[in-house]
Amino acid sequence: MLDLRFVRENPETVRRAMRAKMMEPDLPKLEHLLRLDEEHRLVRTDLEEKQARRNADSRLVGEMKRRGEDDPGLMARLAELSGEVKRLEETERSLEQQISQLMLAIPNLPHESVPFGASEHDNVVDKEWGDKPELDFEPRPHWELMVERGWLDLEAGVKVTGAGFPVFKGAGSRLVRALQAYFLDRLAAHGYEEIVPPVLVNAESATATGQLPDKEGQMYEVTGGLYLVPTSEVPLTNLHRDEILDTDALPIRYAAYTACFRREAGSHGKDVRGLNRVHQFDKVEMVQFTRPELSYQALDEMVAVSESLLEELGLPYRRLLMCTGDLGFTQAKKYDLEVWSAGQGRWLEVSSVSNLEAFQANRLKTRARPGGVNAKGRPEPVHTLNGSALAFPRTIAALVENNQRADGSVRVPDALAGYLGTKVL
RNA sequence: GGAGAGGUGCCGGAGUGGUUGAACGGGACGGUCUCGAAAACCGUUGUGUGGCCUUGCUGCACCGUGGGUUCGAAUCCCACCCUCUCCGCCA
Repeated sequence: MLDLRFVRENPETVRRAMRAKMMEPDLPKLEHLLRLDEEHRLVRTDLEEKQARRNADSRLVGEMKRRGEDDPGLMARLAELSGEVKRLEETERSLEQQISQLMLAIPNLPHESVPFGASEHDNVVDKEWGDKPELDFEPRPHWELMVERGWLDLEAGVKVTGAGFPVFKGAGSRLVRALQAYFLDRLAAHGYEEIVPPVLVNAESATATGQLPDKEGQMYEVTGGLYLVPTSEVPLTNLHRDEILDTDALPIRYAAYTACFRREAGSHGKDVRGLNRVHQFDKVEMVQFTRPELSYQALDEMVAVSESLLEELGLPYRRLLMCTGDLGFTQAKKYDLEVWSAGQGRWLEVSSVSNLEAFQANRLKTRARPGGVNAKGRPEPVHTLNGSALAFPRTIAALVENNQRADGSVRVPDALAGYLGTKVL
C-alpha cells in the first residue's frame, strides 16, 4: 500500500494513477478515504487530549491514595472522563479499520516511464530477439508432439486431478528437472540465494504481497485458512515481513523453484490448449529487496537475466513494456517476455518482471537502516521486485515446438544438453 | 491425537495494579584511553502515529491478539492465536 501521508498530501497524483490504471470506478473509495482520514485525525486529537488528562489525573489519584486522602469529586470527574475516552476510542478504532480497509483498495502508482494505455493492446514491444525458426515441414503444436512422444499426458492429469493439471512423463519429466537445475544455477551465478520455501502460505502473507483481498479467487484455499502459492514471490517476499533490514546488506536476492497454483477462473478458447494455460505449473522465481534509489537499476538487471536465459536456450522472444492499464494493482513498472511458439505461430508469455517500489514493502512492514534492526536512526523504505526466470510449461512448449524435426525428435539447446545428458530427445 | 510449559525491547531476562517505554545483563553505536586494536570506563540505543514556532520539542498508542474489570492494567479476569517440551502416530 501507499503511505497514507502521501495519499493525503497528493490526492491528485493518486487520482491520476487510478485513472491510468483504469480504476475510475474505484475513485469514490479514494474520496471516502480522504474524508475518513480527515475525520480520524480530528477524533484522534480530541481523544489524545482527553487521554492525556486522564493519565495525569489518575496519577494524582495514586498520590492521593498513598497519602490516605480522598476526593469524591475528582473521582467522579475521572469516571466520566474515562467513559468519554472509551467511547472516543471505539470511534477511533472503527475509523482506523475503515481507513486501512480502504487503503488496500488504493493501487500503486505507475512509474513515469510507463506508457499510458487502456489494455494489453497498448503494451509496447520494445525489443525483439532471435529469428523465428524456418522449418521445411508443418511444425506441430506441443500438445500433439509431446503427447505422441509420451512426454506429456493431459488425460492422465484430468483423471488424477482435473483439467489444467498436466502430467509430465519420461523425457518430458527430465526436461522439467533439467530446466530447474539450469535456471537455478544461472541465477546463483547472478548472486541469487537459492531458497526452498513453503508452498502454502497464510492470509497475512497473501495480503502483504497483494494477493488478498482482491485476487482471492485466483488462489486455491486449503483447510486451515492457508493458500497454495500462485507464485513463489509470495513466500520469498514474506521472508522479511515485519523486519528492519540492514541497508548495507542490500540488495538481497532470492531465487526459488516451486510449483505454482492458479485457479484462473475465466479461461477461454484455444489459448488454453496443452501447456498454454494450466492450474499447476513450475516456475523459478527471483525476488529482490533493494534501496529505493537502485530499484530501477535492479529491474533492468532482472529483465536482462531472464532474457539471457531465453537467449542461451536459443528461443526467439520479444519484450513488452506494459502500459498503465495492464499493470497489476501492486506494480509500478512491468516487463513481460514472450517467447515465439513455432507450432502455434504465436507469442507465449514466459516471464513477468516487476518493480513494486515501496508498495509491497509497506504492506510487509519491511524497512531498512544502516546497521540493521539493532542500529540507531530512522528506518528507511525499501523496494521489492520480482520476476520469473522462467515459467516452465510455455518455455517447454516453445523449446519443443521450435526445435522439432520432421521425424518428431527434438534438438536440445547446448545450454541444456549437459543437464539432459543428450543433444536430441 | 494426549499431557504440560510459555509468549515482554535487537537478544537473554526481571517486572507487589499507580512517573515502567519498561530493572539487570549482552549486543550495537558514539566517546575517553591507544601508534592501532582489545580490555576498561562514560554516554546513547524500540516502533507507530498525531501536533507544533518541524533538522528539534511534545502528546498518544503499543509488553502474542481481542474483549472485560478499574480513576488507573505489562501486571487481575475471559476468549482466541502462536511457540516450545514430553508421549503417541508418521515420513
